[in-house]
Amino acid sequence: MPTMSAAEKRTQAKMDYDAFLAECPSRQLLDRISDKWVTLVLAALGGDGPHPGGDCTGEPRSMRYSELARRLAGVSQKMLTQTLRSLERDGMLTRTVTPTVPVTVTYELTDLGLSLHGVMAGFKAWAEGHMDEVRANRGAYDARAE
Amino acid sequence: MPTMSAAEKRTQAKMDYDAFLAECPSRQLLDRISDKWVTLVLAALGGDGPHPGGDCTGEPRSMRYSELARRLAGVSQKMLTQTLRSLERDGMLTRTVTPTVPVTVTYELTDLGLSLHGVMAGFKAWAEGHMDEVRANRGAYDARAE
DNA sequence: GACACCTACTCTCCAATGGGAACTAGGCAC
DNA sequence: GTGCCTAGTTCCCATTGGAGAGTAGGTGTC
Repeated sequence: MPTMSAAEKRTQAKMDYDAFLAECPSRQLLDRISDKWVTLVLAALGGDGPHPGGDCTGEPRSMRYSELARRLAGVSQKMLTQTLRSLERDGMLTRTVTPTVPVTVTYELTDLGLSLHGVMAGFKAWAEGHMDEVRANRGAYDARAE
Repeated sequence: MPTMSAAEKRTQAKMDYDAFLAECPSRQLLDRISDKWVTLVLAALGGDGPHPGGDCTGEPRSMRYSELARRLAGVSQKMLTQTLRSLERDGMLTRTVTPTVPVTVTYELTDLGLSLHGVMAGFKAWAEGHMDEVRANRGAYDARAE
């Protein structure tokens, strides 16, 4: 069969991949954390400041929709809502509506969300420890390519 | 000034955010790992199998372009090349061209890439330990909303 | 020499994703 | 009535990513 070449092998591989994506836990987690806003919401509710030494306590706490929008500066309302809904669905956070005068909605990490946030602290630490090195590598690479 | 309302406050916030994005190490790392293919390339070269108990040794090793394409089944050639280039630029991996008959290109993690891969092991472990819980939460949420 | 095939890309087109801004609901204030 | 508040939702458009074909440089076959 002369036509089962690279292209077809790739198509076959993709089908295997899709089937396996549906059941592999690390791939499912990947889909969750490979989203910039998910990570930032987790960080905000987990008490991480915008940067080390920022104006944060380091304590996880509940936040209102508008407070999150301010903290995750640059997020669109659409993506913030979408992200919060998906995290609520996964049981990472709780959404509480309080019928005050303008209605108030607060979000808070659950134990599950908190435990994921704990894992993310490792990344944060790595970033702070190695970002200078990465920046130097980028500079060197760009100078070489010029 | 009656016009400095929510919309303008958001615009202002976005500018602050952009300025701060440019220098904050954890946000720069976020941009790097918040990419599905980056994570998968790191995992593949780091020796993680497609899933726990898979056909992998667990030892980091170098791989050829075509081998990576097979392992990260479902990746497009465009994204694989793009991802490898960006990781090379950041000094996470090395690209080696060997002028064999059809030319051979191998990729291998550097110490830096290896250390990031080590941090990612924490995520993998978390995923494996909590994915059932997440799946149960999703089921419950969907049943409620129905 | 003409044609096929190899790897590791590169290019072109198209569908899906994410962002911006305007609009909505429900209620109080003036 | 008009305006403003929060927490969204809707619509439109620019950017991103995927599919698939094309390329470079070389070997093998007839």
